[in-house]
Amino acid sequence: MSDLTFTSFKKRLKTNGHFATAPRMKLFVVLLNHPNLTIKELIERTSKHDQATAYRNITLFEKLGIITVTKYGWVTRIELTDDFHPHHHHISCTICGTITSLPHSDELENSIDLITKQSDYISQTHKLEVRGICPTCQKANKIDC
Amino acid sequence: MSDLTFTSFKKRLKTNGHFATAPRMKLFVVLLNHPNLTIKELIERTSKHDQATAYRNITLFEKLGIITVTKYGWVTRIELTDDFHPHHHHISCTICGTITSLPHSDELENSIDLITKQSDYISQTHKLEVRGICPTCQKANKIDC
DNA sequence: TACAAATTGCGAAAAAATTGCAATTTGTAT
DNA sequence: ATACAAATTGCAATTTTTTCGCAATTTGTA
Repeated sequence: MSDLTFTSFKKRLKTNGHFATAPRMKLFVVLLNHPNLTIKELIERTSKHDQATAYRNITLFEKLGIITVTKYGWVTRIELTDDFHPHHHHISCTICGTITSLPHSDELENSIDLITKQSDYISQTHKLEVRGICPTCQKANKIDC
Repeated sequence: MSDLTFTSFKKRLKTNGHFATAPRMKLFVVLLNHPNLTIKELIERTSKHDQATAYRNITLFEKLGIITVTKYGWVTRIELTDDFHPHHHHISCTICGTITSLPHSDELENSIDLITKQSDYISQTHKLEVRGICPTCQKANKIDC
């Protein structure tokens, strides 16, 4: 939404030697409005008839730290990184695939920082994924075959 | 390795109405010896000439909570769950893809439990993924294009 | 040992991701 | 504003990954 967000996005492209093209802007706008889409949904919403460009730009965005590519179960999802969307974690349902945000916890974030510092990596991002059964599926008492 | 591990594995299959077949045993043994393989490597090591069975059993194992399927960047990986491999988290390199285990932290685990309880899901598993730059790539001073 | 149900193994098909290349767009320097 | 080189798009074609159908085989139970 904010103008600053776009400026920051364009800047990241340019400082890395890439152009701020129309397809890239569109991809970014869709992600801002839907920060967690399956890759299929994302491609449908951006370039229905040219997956090639979508895939190329998704790959590029990932390299530039604009998005992350994740698999929840068998489904691939694209999310904006913390630089473009407030940092948070998810819990997802192993039965129906629903994804819900978890509340922020300083304690959790501190623990993660601490453990990360003990490695010899330079940390860039992190993500906690909790898997479980959502309230709806609990009630439905579904059994997987 | 331990006999108990196999018993527990077979039990999980049987109690859910599935057979302990040769391809499934092989899949499990390979996973015990290599608890974190790309799906490609896993299929190569188990049923080079019949991906179909591999995929079917990978899907089944996931449903039964024997493995998890994850995407690190653009690469799909298969891991044993905590039930069959000591619980731990990973940090992976955004440049070369190397994966390293993080040390255990009670503090971290407690924070995760706490935040999870605040949701209305029944938690089954969780996984923390840290992404960063590994020592080798730091030295190589590699730049992504 | 025999039987019903589950699973495999194979080829074929569908879906997802990548590639080559001519046409177009972009950023920069006039 | 205009022109140019480099980057990117859009399309079709390919490759890679995943799923499906079905006859033959294997498994658990009685």
